[in-house]
Amino acid sequence: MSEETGEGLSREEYAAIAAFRLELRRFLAFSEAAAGKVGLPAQQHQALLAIAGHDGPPTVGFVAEQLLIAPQTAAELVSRMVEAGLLTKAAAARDRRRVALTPTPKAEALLARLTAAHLEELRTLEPALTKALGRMRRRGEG
Amino acid sequence: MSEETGEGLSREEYAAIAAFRLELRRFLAFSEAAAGKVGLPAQQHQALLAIAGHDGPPTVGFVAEQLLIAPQTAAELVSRMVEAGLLTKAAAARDRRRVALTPTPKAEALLARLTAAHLEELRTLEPALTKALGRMRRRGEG
DNA sequence: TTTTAATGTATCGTATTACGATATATATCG
DNA sequence: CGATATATATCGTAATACGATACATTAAAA
Repeated sequence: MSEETGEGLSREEYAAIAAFRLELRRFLAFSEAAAGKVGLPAQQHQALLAIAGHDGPPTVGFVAEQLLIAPQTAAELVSRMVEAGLLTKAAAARDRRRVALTPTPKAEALLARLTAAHLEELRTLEPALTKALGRMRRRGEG
Repeated sequence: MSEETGEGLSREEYAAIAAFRLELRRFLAFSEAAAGKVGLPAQQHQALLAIAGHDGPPTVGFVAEQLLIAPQTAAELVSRMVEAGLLTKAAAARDRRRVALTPTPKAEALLARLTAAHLEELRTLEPALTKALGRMRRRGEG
């Protein structure tokens, strides 16, 4: 019975949040492992997913926005992906500072496989995630 | 059945999954920024949360399990946290290989503040997360 | 008990990668 | 046109996760 410094959060509350974060980690760990199995670092998988979900070839800056990383970091990521034969770059006609990104057939095949696996795994994990989320929902003034 | 031909997924499906992952990233980015504001790396925040949610002082191995990291990594993380004045270590009486971890008052105060901020942010993000999750579940059941 | 194997934690070297600072090309504004 | 903003790229650095390994302790085998 530790009397806290006025904040008053119970062990159960921490446990509920910790459980939610663990579920998130499990999903992310699954995703990283699945990507690794087909030879992709997690960030490259996420970049492919963002690009494939975009309408038309997006830019390096778009990847940075979607992945919440700095522009230089996105440039480096894209560079690695081109080297790995996953993307092709083309200077955009309208604004030649921009670089339009297109996935290679190899990348599209990998992404399709990965996505199928993810949808299946999400069907498994979704109940636990939703449950953990809901458990936290009504916490407020302890 | 899992019959796949590598091209059966639509742009909209990728976009739905990408949107879900972006929501996850937003939450994780918020969490990392919030921790950073009180001087904590994200992993140290997660470790504190897991420890505070546990019934009684847990071990280094427990931290590894909850954070899905290797035992050496947890040992290093805990070592940094002790150095930062966030945890104290004590050899467990029953099994002296084990190290029992106890948060310092300073750590408890930081965690209470962080948790309050997280609960509030989660109340904001939870609808988008749930919505994105549900959208994918429908797509997963083709 | 003595020997051997398993477990929990710790240390070291290495690899990955994100970022700040900076550079370059292109675009836009006054 | 010149000044400035934007998009991408490069380089050096820092953080940290892991494999390999070591050590202490406990458990199992003999």
